[in-house]
Amino acid sequence: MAADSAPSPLPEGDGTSRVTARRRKARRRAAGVKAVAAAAGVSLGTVSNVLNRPEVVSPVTRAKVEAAMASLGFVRNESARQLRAGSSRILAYLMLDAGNPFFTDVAKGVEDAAREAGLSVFLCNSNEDADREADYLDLLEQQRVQGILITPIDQNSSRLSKLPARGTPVVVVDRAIDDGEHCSVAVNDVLGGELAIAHLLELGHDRIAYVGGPNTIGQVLDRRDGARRALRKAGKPPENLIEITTGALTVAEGRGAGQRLAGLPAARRPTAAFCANDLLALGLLQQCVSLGLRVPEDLAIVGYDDIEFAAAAAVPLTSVRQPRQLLGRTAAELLLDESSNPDHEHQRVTFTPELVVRTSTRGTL
Amino acid sequence: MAADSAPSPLPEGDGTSRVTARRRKARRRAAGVKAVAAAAGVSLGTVSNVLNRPEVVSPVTRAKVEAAMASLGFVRNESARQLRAGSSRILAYLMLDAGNPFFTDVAKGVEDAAREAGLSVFLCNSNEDADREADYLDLLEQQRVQGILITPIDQNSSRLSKLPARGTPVVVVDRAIDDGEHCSVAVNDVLGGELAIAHLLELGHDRIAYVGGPNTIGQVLDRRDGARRALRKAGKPPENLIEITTGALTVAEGRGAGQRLAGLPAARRPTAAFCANDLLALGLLQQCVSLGLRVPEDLAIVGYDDIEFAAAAAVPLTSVRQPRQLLGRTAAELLLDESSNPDHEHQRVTFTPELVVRTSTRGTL
DNA sequence: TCGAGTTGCTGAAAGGTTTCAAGAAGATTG
DNA sequence: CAATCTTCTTGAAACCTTTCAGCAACTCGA
Repeated sequence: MAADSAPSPLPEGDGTSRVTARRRKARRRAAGVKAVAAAAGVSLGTVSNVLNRPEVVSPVTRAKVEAAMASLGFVRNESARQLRAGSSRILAYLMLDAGNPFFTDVAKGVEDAAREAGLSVFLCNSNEDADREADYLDLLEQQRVQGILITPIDQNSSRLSKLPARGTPVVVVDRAIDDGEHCSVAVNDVLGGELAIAHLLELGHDRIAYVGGPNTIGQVLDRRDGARRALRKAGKPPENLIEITTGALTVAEGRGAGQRLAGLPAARRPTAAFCANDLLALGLLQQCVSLGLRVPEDLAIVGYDDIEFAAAAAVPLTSVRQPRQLLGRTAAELLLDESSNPDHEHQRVTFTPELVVRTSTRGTL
Repeated sequence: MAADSAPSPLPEGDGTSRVTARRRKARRRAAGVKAVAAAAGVSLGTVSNVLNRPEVVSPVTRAKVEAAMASLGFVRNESARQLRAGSSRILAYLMLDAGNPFFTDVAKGVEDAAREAGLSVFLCNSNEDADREADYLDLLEQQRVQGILITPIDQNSSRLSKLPARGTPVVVVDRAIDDGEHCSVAVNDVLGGELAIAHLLELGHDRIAYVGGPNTIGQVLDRRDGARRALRKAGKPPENLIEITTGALTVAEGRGAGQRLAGLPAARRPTAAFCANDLLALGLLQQCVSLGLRVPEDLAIVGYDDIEFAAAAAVPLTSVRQPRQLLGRTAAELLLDESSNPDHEHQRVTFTPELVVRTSTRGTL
């Protein structure tokens, strides 16, 4: 297996090369509407009309202006447009972790809906880091984007609730929230956790672990609560749930959890693990398999999200499926409504998750 | 297994719910520097100084201004700032496919480098769609971002070469380009293809398939060329390579290719497949396994990128590894240099890929 | 006490676009 | 032919910030 050391960018023995070309930049000041107007022999207002209301300009004038634009390489200055017109054509989705396919699928739904409405989407990645989240929120507010979609790290952040009052609509994605300030679109995570554990209980498991963290993330807590509730319903004390808290919802953390689990003596080791998301589950699975545990015989695993890779895993993963794209699309539609409909009322939409059973719990019957 | 039908957002029998709250928005016009100046009893210039050069303002005045800002909920208008100051604090990375972990890893490198320089990154997703790519390029140019990092669909697009001349620096990521207009950061894809095929030849394979497409994507072509070159070096005619062209570099297309491959009579079926990326490889793998082919006994598979999921696959995937984060970081650094260093010279940086051998070709020896 | 240097603040101008009331030219009607 | 409509075009004002030359007040040394 290859070494993990990073290739160097310098022209070294490993074949990496760096080729330099000499060529100076010649950045001249861009031509504006004024220059276009002069070149086309019309007024500023007419150029603006060509840009914004072409139908009111006579075809011949329009052609002259368009020719002038092309020959000068005119590029509209969006800052100036936005400053004057007061409106932005941009939506932002601030993701919790761009490396998690769950969120990129949500983003796809957002983009589809935005595109249909003629808007563009900027994606931002907080990477589960509260500072970065805060920085991006400030930036987006300063940019006066049309609205912000966010899967927050901490949905109680005061920053979040201040935004709508100051004029930037915010829709919370993948979290239910009920402060009257935002719309939210979520999946019932408590129910999801319940489904997962009920399934494991039905298969006869008794020593069950819950792998997830950090506990600042709402999804992690809700899914755990669902797990506990399932135990309670089955007449078992919820304290029976063996909790393994991770530092993030990543494959690497999942591998770490696998290390810990596999290290336990077989008699105390759980016979099943429910992970707060598929990344953790995949990492856990990979580590356990490589340490010689059989899945599901020695350890059954349930993931969460049902990302595309779950089905392609070493042992196809049982997982709790969420309507990812629909989540994003619905959120974007709510945001659009909020920013265009004066009678908008905040909504809290909750979808229902669904258990997808595969080999990692059922075996290959 | 669960049905694929999308849950409905309406309050129906499936438990999905939609809760409405009545509450009207009260969007007042935001307070500007002028209002802050009036409230603090100072001039506009002083407020601006507090914002941009706090050290030149006396502590007592600064405190007054900051208090006024806080009480009025002042949010700087970035459009106006940028219009006047002429500079943006934003970098954009226009990705080929945000759903591909390879690109989100590259994005991580970009963000790290940008953050160190005090800039923010907006991610855009062309999703292998030329129209979307064009739209985003227009938008970003109009926004006057500091610079654009892009993994293009077609690196010969005239749009791409026009941007730098008009003042927006562009760095091409994951493609080598030599038109004197951009920096580029790439990995030697021809070599990568060669490594993959050389490995398969060494294992004794003779009927080898190349799975990739569409052929407008440079990476797809280079890797294929590398594959052919390896065959030539081994004294075999490059036409021996069985080409399966896909419509995109996705898991779904990989499954489609698997369907086609598995349908062939065993005597004509390739004994090994080299896929243009790991998503294709994972899809291919999943489909072949579910159709009863054994990997690597019936079909050996080599992927490309070595994304995190490759190692966790049904059969751990042999893959060609690229320095993903370093790619992004280097690109961002080149972009920063271009936009700040008047003596900048365009560079073409090429990294060297590395074969990572796992079970999907080697078996479990 | 005077002059020079420092420190802190001011106010007008500028940046590129959109908007809008109003004007010009041409077409239509009675 | 005059009056009324239409259709296009105009030019100034406004959007909010940053910049910068200049001014006022103070400090310090001789």
